[in-house]
Amino acid sequence: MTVLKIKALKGFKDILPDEVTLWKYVEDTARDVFRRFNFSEIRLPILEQTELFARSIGEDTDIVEKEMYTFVDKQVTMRPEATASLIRAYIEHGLYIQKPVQRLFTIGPMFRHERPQKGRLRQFHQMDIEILGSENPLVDTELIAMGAMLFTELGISVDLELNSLGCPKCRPSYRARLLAFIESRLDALCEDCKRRSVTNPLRVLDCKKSYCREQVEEAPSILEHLCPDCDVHFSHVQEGLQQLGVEYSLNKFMVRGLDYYCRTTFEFVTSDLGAQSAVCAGGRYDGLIEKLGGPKGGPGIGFAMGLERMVLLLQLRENAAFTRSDLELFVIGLGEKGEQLSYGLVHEMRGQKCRVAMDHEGRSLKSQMKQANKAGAKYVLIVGDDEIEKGTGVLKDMETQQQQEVELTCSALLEVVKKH
RNA sequence: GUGAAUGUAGCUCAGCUGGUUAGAGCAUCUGGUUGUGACCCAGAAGGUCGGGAGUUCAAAUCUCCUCAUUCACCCCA
Repeated sequence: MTVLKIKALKGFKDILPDEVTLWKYVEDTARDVFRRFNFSEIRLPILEQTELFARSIGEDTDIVEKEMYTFVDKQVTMRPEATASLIRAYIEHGLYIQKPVQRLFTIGPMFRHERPQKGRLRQFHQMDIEILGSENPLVDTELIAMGAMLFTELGISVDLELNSLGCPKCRPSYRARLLAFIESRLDALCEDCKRRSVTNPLRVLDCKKSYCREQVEEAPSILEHLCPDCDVHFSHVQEGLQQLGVEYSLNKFMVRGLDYYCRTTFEFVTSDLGAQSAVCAGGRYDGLIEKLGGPKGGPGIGFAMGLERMVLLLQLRENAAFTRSDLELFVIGLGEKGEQLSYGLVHEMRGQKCRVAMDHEGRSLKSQMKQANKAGAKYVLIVGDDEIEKGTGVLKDMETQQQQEVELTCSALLEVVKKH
């Protein structure tokens, strides 16, 4: 009888043990960097009220319109991003009262029902970093510089692009100006851009078609139409980056897919990931906190990094610097007695923080030596009838090939094995 | 939602214009005289050629349908 094979869902992937070492490397490095910048980790639920995302991300965005995993009958949704949940928790627990400026990060899976492709899955993972409660441009700079530092420490080379989106004071008039420009060139633009000119004119700036880009090259730049406050803020951000020695380039075409962004926006981009260029993207979202029921005018800034994309970039480099934690000892018990004695010994040593393995399939000595070698064991202990008789086992150093007799007790073995 | 490409062993792939029991490398397992890994050698195991119809004396190979995967568009981390 053939049993129907059950496969993982489209866009959902298993991360196999070999790859997990890479993921852990990224996560551990990130946690270390974040801690140095005095960020605290927060863990959030994956399921939230649908309303939360509708209000924060925006009803008219693609994400909310057609990409969310929603349990319609229960009015709950699997989070498509983390910022909304994080702010919800910040408000719900009054974190802004305990400490006016909160620095938080979270790591975990997000869900969007999109067509999968390179660097894009339906369940994907992000690290989300936010500073809530400060509108000081130094905070923007510090956050961006931290991102840059993380990439440097991971050995991933990316470019930083920077822009400002203005605020509710200056954006509307810029938007009108841009719209007028687009309408004057409408005939030269692609179908998508014609549609975008109605739904979201800023997106036209982002089009990848070369003939659209040519047209857009002459479009008015938001950077030249910022209100005085935004203008000053943005210059401070740039000065800060220069002071900290963070290289960046201005990209006046950079826009955001989520409604809540304003002022500073940035992306760390790469050309090594096919169509997916953004490895990390974020920006300021003053006003979002208030919109979700938090303190009036509560400012915030944050960014999200795509873990899959970072792992992909790391794999591209192919330097096998990520060795897994090897075994310290592999115990080979020969014969019934040998196996029995080994079994207890192994357990005892594990209790003493020793990484030990043994085979339970009764295989030949040679076969077990092979196993030990493959597992990367530093030492192998052989326990057969002769050894039990004498009370000492043969301990072999797999690297030097030297063998010595060691008393068959946990403490005697630990003394040699843990010497390194 | 749209378009294109690809589905042969656990993995990476051969298999030309249809023709006997479908191959290789890696990985796995067992051996290569007493109880010793990596290298080497020998052998074993592993596949309803994604699935279903059709054409044919004959289909992994040709046609159609279907499913899946991948890449790209859209959008985004």
